[in-house]
Amino acid sequence: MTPADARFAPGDRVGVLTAQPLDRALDYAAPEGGCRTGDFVEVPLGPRRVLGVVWGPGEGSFDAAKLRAVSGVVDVPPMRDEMREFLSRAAQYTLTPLPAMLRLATRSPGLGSGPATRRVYARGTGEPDRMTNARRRVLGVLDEHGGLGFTLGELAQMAGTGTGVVKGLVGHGAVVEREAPRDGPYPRLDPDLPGKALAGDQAEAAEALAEAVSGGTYGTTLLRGVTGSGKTEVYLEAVAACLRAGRQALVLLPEIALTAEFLSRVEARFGAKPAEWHHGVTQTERRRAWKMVAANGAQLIVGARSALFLPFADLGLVVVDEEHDTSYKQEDGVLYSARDMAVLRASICSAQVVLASATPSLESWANVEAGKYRGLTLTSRYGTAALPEMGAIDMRAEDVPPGRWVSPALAGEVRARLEKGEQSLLFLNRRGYAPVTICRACGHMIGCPHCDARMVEHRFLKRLVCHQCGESTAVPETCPSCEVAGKLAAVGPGVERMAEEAAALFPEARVEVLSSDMYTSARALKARIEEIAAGGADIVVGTQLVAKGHNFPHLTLVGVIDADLGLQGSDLRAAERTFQLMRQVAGRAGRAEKPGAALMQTFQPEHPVIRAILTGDEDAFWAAEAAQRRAAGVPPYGRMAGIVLSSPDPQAAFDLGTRLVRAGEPLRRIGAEIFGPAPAPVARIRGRHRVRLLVKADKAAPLQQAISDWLARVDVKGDLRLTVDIDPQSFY
DNA sequence: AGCACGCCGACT
DNA sequence: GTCGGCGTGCTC
Repeated sequence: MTPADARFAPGDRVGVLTAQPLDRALDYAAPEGGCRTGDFVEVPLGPRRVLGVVWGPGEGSFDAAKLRAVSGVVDVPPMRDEMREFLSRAAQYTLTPLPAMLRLATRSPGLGSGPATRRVYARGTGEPDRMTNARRRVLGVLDEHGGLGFTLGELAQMAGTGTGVVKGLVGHGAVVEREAPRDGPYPRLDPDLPGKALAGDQAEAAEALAEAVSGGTYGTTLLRGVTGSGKTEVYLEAVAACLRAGRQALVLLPEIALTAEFLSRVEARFGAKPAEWHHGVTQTERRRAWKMVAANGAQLIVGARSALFLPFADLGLVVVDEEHDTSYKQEDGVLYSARDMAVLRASICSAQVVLASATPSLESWANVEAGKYRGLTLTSRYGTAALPEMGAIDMRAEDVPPGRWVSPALAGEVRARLEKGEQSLLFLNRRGYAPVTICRACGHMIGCPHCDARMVEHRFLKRLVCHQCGESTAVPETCPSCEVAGKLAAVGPGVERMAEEAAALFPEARVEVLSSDMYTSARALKARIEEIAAGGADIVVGTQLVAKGHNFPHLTLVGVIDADLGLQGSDLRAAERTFQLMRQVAGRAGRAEKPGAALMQTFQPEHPVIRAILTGDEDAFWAAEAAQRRAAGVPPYGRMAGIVLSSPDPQAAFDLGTRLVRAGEPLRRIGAEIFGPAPAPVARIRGRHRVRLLVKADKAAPLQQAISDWLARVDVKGDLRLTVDIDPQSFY
């Protein structure tokens, strides 16, 4: 890294990194007044002006006569050394060009531009000549919480009146106009308010985390605890310790729908709401969050994975909640795992990481075993609530008519809950009505025209939808292949069809479907979940959406329609995923005073994964899974990378794969193996054919270096596209 | 990403 | 002859 604070005099050659899709920094002449490393600057690039960051001294080879000057330094706090180091190392790790990485750190709306102040209205000393109801409400709002003032719109809305009333009061001096900084600090959080009483292992874990955070050094802790064990309360104590130390904390959640509940818990614990950062937040609020994080005006951020790239002034703690969640690894312009990046970020700025989960990933479990992470386990559930009783329903012994999926055994249990006025959940991880539409005349299955995927019928939307690319068509009357009418049939179950079956089985029950595509906004979904949790349905039919941490206090039965679903295919992580998902879903039952039960319908009750879920012997499951992976030399005991080649022309993609294999010498030199080329897991998306290579190497091998040497030998041009995925999550 | 440069088909 | 298709390559 370039030394901190390097100053450049006007005209000096500096290297400026932009977020443009180049692969390196470009040289510029320092502007009038000079600049220093880390400054946000505007630079001319071709005909445009773009945002960049002074990365260090210029590299030097570019003709000095052609050098252009930095247009100006942007008025925001300079990027800190630790952020530059984080971006560099993250780029190296994920084999991403640095400019693409920088883009993640400059995603604030209107960075540097726009007015720095706004007009606010606060209580003045004067009194209006005549008091009206509307005026009284305006002054009431200001007297109650108007110390800093509100914008005109805010104030009028809060008082339930028009803006004219406010303007009128300004005329009388009862309200005054002021210019206030546009982006004010967030309300202070008070770590010393009394928290929820913690008992036994909760108190011990909270103590251990608080102590680690107060130490001010790097460390990672895996916090394991079943649903309802008080994980959130425990890590909020780590947040409290961080706030007491005067440092900032970041809590990552895998799902925006979970933030609302979390915000209220923070408010209950610390007396105010934290700052939010995710794509559901307005531009204005995001700009404020970005600036306040940099200016230390935000103590706690709750957000999505992209919050890792916020310009924290002094980050002391990162919590990754539901750390096993696969949505933490996703394409976001850059392919990175938020869990791994959180650990990297924290190690650079001497912060603590807490990975929280009821069902940790095998990676994290193995890191605890290897002594790299500390492990803390919460064993007891809050209050009297016990873990649900787990059971399997052997579908080979059940008499289920064709086109039906609820076994008599499960139906009996649901009926018993209905009679007691308790809720049941039927869990099926399949959106829509039916996964396959087949023609009974010719056997044709309706597929997506652009992807290698079946069109899924959504009766609710009255359409066939491709879950890969979103393509949708009206449900046809006649078969697109043989043109025979009225022979198309829905095959297999989706949640909508399950709801239909439940309604037929229990005509007196209120049946509700919870699936992401039934709601247009996270807010609407959240509202519906709350109604249901309050008792607004007798039977809930849901996809994995319901597995993610929502509270259903009246729920006492979870019926898993197809526990075998995730075990099909030969994905390395199939067993791990099924185990996690089943455990998470089972955790929905019996959270309040009533004991719960979880029943899984399966055709293979003797399968090791199903048995491990039933017995609840997690450590035995992880140990067995670990032994298998170690023997195979796969993650987390070996390293892997996926290379996906795509093109509209399948042959071109395949040929590039062959060329790459032939040029694989740099990989073989480090003892790595190359598998493929083979059709990628989804062989065609949006009209592009995809071919994949898999690279497998020893844990200690310098994989990234070898891959970049390797890829440098082959040129990829035209319609071909190549993406690298370090530590891929799924591979067949 | 933009934008310019450059080499092959149907127009005045 | 020229307008314009978008493949290729550059931006300090």
